[in-house]
Formats: sequence, structure tokens, C-alpha cells
Amino acid sequence: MNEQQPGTDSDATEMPKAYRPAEIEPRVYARWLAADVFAPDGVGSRADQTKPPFVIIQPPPNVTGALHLGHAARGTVEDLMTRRARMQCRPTLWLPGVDHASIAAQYVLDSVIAAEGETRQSLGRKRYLERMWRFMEETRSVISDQHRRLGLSADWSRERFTMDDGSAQAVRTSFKQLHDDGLAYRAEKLINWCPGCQTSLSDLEVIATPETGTLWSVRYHLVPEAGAGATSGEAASGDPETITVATTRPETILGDTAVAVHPDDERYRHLVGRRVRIPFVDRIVPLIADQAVERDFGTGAVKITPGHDQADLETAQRHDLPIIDVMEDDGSINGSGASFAGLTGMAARRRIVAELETMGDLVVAIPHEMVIGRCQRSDDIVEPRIKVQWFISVKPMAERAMAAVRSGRTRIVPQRYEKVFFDWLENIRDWNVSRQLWWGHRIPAWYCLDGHITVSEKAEGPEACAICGRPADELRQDEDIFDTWFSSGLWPFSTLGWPEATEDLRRYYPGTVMETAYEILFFWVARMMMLGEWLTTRAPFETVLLGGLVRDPYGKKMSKTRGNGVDPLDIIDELGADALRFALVHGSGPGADQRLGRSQLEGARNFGNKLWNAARFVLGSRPEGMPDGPLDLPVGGHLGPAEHWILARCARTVEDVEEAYTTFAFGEAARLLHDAIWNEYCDWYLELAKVRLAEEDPARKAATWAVLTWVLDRYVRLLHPIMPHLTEEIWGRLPRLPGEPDLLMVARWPDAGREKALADEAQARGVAGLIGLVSGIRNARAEAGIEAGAWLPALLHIIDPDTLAAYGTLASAVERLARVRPQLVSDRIELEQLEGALTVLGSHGEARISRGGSDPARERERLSKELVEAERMLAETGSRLADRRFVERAPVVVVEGARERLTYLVERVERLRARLRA
RNA sequence: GGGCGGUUAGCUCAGCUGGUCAGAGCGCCUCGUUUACACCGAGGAUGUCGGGGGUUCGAAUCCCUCACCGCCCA
Repeated sequence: MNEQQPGTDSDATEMPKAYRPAEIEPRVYARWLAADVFAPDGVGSRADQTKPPFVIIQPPPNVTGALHLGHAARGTVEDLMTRRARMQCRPTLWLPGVDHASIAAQYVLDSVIAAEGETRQSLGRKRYLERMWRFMEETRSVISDQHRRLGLSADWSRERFTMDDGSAQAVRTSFKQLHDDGLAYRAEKLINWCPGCQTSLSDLEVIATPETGTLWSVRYHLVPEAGAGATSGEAASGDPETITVATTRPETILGDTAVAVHPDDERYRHLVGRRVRIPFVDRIVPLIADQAVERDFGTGAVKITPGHDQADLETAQRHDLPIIDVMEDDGSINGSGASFAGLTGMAARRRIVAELETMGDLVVAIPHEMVIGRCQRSDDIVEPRIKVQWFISVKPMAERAMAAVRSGRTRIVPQRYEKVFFDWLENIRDWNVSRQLWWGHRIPAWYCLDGHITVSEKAEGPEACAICGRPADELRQDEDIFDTWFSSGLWPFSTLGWPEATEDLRRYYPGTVMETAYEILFFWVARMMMLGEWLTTRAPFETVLLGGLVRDPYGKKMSKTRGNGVDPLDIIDELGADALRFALVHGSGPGADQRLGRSQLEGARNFGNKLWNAARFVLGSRPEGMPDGPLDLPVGGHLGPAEHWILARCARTVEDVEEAYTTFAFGEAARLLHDAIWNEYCDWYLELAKVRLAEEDPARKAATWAVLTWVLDRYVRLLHPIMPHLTEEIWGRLPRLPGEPDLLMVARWPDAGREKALADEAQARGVAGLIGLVSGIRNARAEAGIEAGAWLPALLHIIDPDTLAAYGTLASAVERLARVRPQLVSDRIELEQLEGALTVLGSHGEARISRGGSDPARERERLSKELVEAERMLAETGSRLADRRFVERAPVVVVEGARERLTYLVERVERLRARLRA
């Protein structure tokens, strides 16, 4: 029976001339969904539950985002691995999800409500969050739906959101544990503050930007020495005593609590211990000596502003200096800034500079190359500020994460990224997890009136203060929420039910592969590794697979602002999801960026169409009267040499593609399949098979058709992970093997060993020889300028026994493919019967083709060129073999190969010379 | 400043552990409507494999060095 598939029209004659993805892809996807084959425990799953599961937890895309090529690339690779594992009958879980993206989501919603005449403040926290959840209703499924259009076979029944209850419980429990372990602590520290976003940021969210600023040198006045008389210092020179400091941020003068010089600096040694008057605020501060001062910077004397600079803070701590914050949350100057209070930082800077100039204390202002921290999200200048926040001490966790990689429990692919991973973890600083935002997981810490801290994992909060026992209604919860990446760091296990000991967690944790862009190795992978190791005592995945960026055809990063972005949905509409997927996979290398443009996409579309048409031909050429029934293994004596050749090539492809998939070389897998399908199956085997299908013998016809379908079936299986819709559609029309399911996506993955056993290598070699012969003849014809359609007489003298044997059954194919009327001769002398003919010399033998009125001069020219080339190679090989050291030291195989080559070349040169003399 | 990656045909790239490794696709040129496919077929041209040193019988492939480009971290 040629089993009819429900929902498909599997009659080959109905296959349209061109593959039409827009019609087929949605229909195929609907069939997969209906069959319930995505989930490891879906109704249609054919997983062997005794096999190790294959698990990918999807890095969740930003809930407010739309699908871009980066998502498409990652999604395709994840789907590809998942589909292959599924075909290997492993229980396969690909768990998709969406990330709540605190800052990004607030940005989007703020602009939405702005259009409604509201602001975050006007709504208040409670109503704002209600509004946010409503907004989520609209936006949550957008990106998942777009992923579905790509054909992704994620287990949608397990889809998770980083703000759902399970994730919230995981956040509370993990924080409680980290607090109990002493790793989560609340402290006053200098943090990164974004005045635009009005929140703190982690170090990673601050982008170091080189900019040209100004370095101002400002004269500070020393306080006259007590006891020595108010004027003693000045009396000597007649000038007031001053010290000049350099700063790039004059507004922070308002927060200065010292002036510092290097202890060994002769210029200032006599001044150390004196006091300095800070302008505008009239603060008297000490002039201190500290090793950290760079003598070469500016004047060698620096102002110390511990409230706004990390290095200054450290200096201040060594000298027990006060810390003054001069800034409001919005970046304006606060009450500590005397008359500048209320001004923005920049305005204050301008006025301070102007007034210093008026006062005569501005010594010089010069342009200065510097690095400024800017907010990743808003591009505002990030201000270091002193704040009480929650931090996580990451060093102990980092040690474990590194140990996981060092011990090989987790492998990073490509391996070179291990170095980056280690470097980052070795130099990591404590992680500030407090965010002054509303949308996110609220920090589960409560404070009583005495300032006791109670951390609780309970959704309803603690019953009482953990220290003094004050009841819950006297406790106040921390206003802040967590850094989004905190909940993301729990994702590999929170999605599976952690902290509950669920069946999914038991079965599918740790995961197999974490696939993501190298860009977020730190954001994601490192944090998941740290938290996973610490909280679950296991590495959260076996392999970290890093991919690169998708760039435009000119190598530029795609971005909205640049306008060079490509919308994957547009491509899917026009060329199909499979074309997009193939182009993305085909052009990718491990951990490397790729360029994607029109030509790559069209190439992929063309490839799909090529395969479609090959299938159309195969299905349309089913021999009449062939017995119905499942396709059987194409064995037995009815196979010809061409069949053995393609079976051998196919077996080789199965093996090579398998190797490529196994080593994550997916681009290589795509290239191998492209070449095998196009250059071997279509270009040669289909053409050879046409001849045999036209013969009378029904058994041979049946065998040929069986091989056509057999090989097509193998290729379609191998290609399915990359081009799932097209292959599914084709496979649905192919005869079914006994015991096979209705859907390719749950059919079995080919086995190289079994495929190899099918082919006779000697016959396959013979066909390779014939292919060389045909190519040679075509080449000679074209070079000689012979009319393409002309049938020419030809004499063939075939030396190679395998080729000769193959010719015995494929003569008519050679005739057709080379467009010659060939006659086999047993002696080379007989070739001379065809006078003034074109000559084709190959390793398999020699051919003469009637010149058919072509220009003799062109033929001589062609042969001359071949002779020059042959002589060059002969000289090269000859000199190699003449070198005793080569013969002695090179492996036997190589030397033997060179000898054979020499023999062949000597003869070739002789014969070419003979032809040219004729 | 530290680290990583790249530099191979006009363009995009493949060439893993040194020995037919000088390749593919696109583009280009010449033919071609032989009923799977013009989203096609046949054929062709183009490279001192970034420069310079070294190791080796032999290097695009390993080592050193320089140059340029890109990225990451500080």
C-alpha cells in the first residue's frame, strides 16, 4: 500500500512545479501539532524512554520583542538539535519560554501609557503593575507565535514565563537559601546608577564608552596653618597657598572630602597634613597622602569624592573620610550642593566652571580622552553612587562554576570561549541585584523597626521578624525588585519545577545543551552555571553551545536604528521558513558571526526547490505495474552499477552528516547535504536512472525506482532537522518502510553502518570512472565549440576494469549524457580509426570524438593547455620522487601514491604529445 | 593595556589532527527550451591561500614576527 496520509494529497501528479512554502508550511505544522509529537510525553511521541533524554531549555526571548534574525538563528539551531535527537528516539524536551525583561518592559509600557496620558507615577505601583499584566496578555504570545512560524518543535505545553508563579517561588527560595548561606547580603556600597532609568545596574549593563571630555585644573586654597599666624604661609610668596587638582567632573567638587597626593611626591610632601577649603561648600578637608594617587595624572594632586568614585571611595575608607552624596536620583544636585542644588549635573558643571573662572581658580581646561560608563538601555551616563542595596557574593559560586568547566562536567563549544568564561569569573565582583523598578520579582526581604532583616521564601511573606519576633504587620518589605538576570539564572531548573522535587526536574535536569549567542556568555551562561551549581549542586547543562551574530551583507550589525535589519517573517512569507533556516544554518560556523543577505536566502530557496523537483520526478516516475506495498530494501541482483554508486555516496553522506551533527558543525552538515543532493543525486543519479527507468525489464525498473526512493528517503531524513516542512511534505508522499510512522519528524534517523552494507564499492568506483569520462567528453565538446545538440560518433578505450564493467550496463546512459554514439574498442590503436578527432584522456581510459566540423586549431590549443598542465604536474611529482629524503621519510602510502601518479602522468604526457604531433 | 577571532577566486566563505587542498555558492563569460527543476542544465575564466622568517622530505594547514580588520574585557 502506498499509504495515504491524512490531511495530505499524496498523489505525486498533484505536486506543483515549484515548492510553495506558504501553502505547505502551515499545513505541515498543523499536522505536527495535531499528532502531539513535540512533547517528550506527547501522544504521538515515539521516544524510547530507556534512552537518555535530550533537553534544551530555551533562552527566553524578551517578552516585548519581536522575532529578529538572531532569534531565528538560535531557534533554528535548537530545533535542529532537538529534531535530530527526536529521530534518534531519545525522549526530547525543548522547553520554550519568555523573559519579563524588567527595564525593557517598563520602557515599552511607559510609552504606551504616555499615549494614554498617564505616567508610572500617576498610576502608582499597584495600578501600574495591573496595567503591565494586561499588557503582557497582549505581548506574551507574540514571539512564540513567530517562533511557530519558523517551524520550531518546542514543547509548547511546557512553555514558561519568568514572571509566573513557579519562577517567583524559585526566586524566593533561592534568595532565601543564598541569604542563609551568607551569600546574599545588604550593604551600602557604590553602585552604578542610571539617572534616566532611575535604577541601579549591574556592571554588565554599563557600557564603557570612549569619549573626549575636558580635564579642568582647579586651584584649591589651603587653610592657613593654625598657630603659625594666619598669614605666615602667604607671607613668603605674597600669594595665598593653593594646590591645583585636576578633574573631569567639576560638579563632584561639591562632594569632595579630601585632596590627595602620592606620599613620595616631592612637590607636595610638605603640604601633607594641611587642610584644604573646598570651594562653594566651604568644607575644610584634609590633604592626605595615598599610594593610589597617580603622580603623572594632571598635577599629581587629586580631589577625593568618595560618594561618586570607586577609587576615591577606597581611598576614603583607608583614611576614614566622610562620604557625601551630592546627587538626587534623577541626576540633579541635591541639598549637599549648596547653591547648586536643583540643577542638573551638566548645568551645575557649567556654572561651577564659570564661577571658578570668575574666582580666578580655574587654571586650565584641556580636552581629555576618557572612558565613560553609559547605560546599556538608555545611554545615559551612569553615575557611581553610594546606596544600600542587596548584593550577592559570587566568588564562592564562581569557583564552582569554573570547576564544572575545568572538570568537563560542562563543555563549552567552541572551546576557545572557556578562556573568556574563566577570565570573567576570576575577576568577578559582587553582584548588585537590587533594582529600583516595579516590574519584576520583588525582593523577599522584610525589615522591622529595629532594622532586622527577615528573608522569606513564602509567597505571603514571613509571619514575624526572624530576630525580634515582631508580627508581620509591623514589617515592611523591600521596595526593590531583582535584576532580571537573577530569575534568568534560575531558568534551567525553575522551568522544571525547582524547588519542588517534580518528576520533570528529576527526569530532565540537568539539561543537555544550552545554546545561545556568545554575547551573553556572561549575562546568562555564567550566572546559570553559578546558581545551578550552588543551588542544585549540579551543573545545569552538559554543553554550552555558542553561536554568533547574524549580520547584514556588509558585515554590519543589524539594528533598528541603522535600518538594515531584516524581518524574518518577511522572509518566511516570501521564501519560506525552510529557506530561512537553511540559509542560517548553511552560513554558520561554530561561534562565528555570519553575513546573511538576499543571495544566501535565494540560494536556500533554490535548493529547496531543487529537492522538491527531484522528489516530483521520482514520485512521478513510479513504474507502472509495480507491486504495491511498503518500500523494501533495494537488494538483490537487479541493482545496476549506478545504483551501487548512489548507495555508496549516500552511505558516505549519512556518515559525514552524522559526524557533522555530532560535532555541532551544523553548517558543514548543511553543505554536505546540499552537495550530495544537488551534485550527486540530481546531477548524476537521476540522469542515470532515467535511462534505466526507460528500459523494458520490470524488475530492473522496480529496483531503480526503489533506489531512487530509498536514497531520497535517506537524504530527506538527514535534512529534516534543517528543513523540516519541505522534507516532511516530501516524505509523506514517499512509500513507507514497514513499521514507520506517519510523520517524518518521528521517523528513525539513518544509520551509517547499515547504509554502507548496501553498496558494492567496486561497481561504485566504476560509475565514478564513467562520470569522469562523460565530464571529459562534455568538456572537450564545449571547448571545441561543438554545437550542444549534435550527436557525434565516438570511440572509447576503457582501461580501468571497474569502469569497463560499469560501461557494460551503462553504455546507453553514457551515450545520452555525453551526447555521443559510442563504440567500445579493445585496443588503443583502433582509436586512430576516427581521424582528426577530439581526444579525451582520463585515468579510466581514452576517448575519441568526431570533431563534427569544429575548428582544429581550437582542439590543438586545448590539448596544448592540457599538456602544459600535465608536464607541470609531472615535473613536480618527478622531483618529489627524485628526492631521496622524501622517499625515505614520507609514509609508504604517500610515496606509493606519488609513484602511481607519476606513471599516469608520464603516459598522459606521452599521449598528449603524440596527439599534438598527429 | 589584556584577550580572542579573522585576513584563501570580484563577493560570502569551506578547507578538522601538515602529503591530489587550491575548493563551494553567488556573480561573471559561452552555450542550451533533451517532458523533475530557467528557483534549471552543460562548459569556462579568475587566487604568488595578508607580509616576512622558521620547523619539515613536504605548509593555506604547525611555530615566531609584523601589518590590517573585527569583537570582548579593563
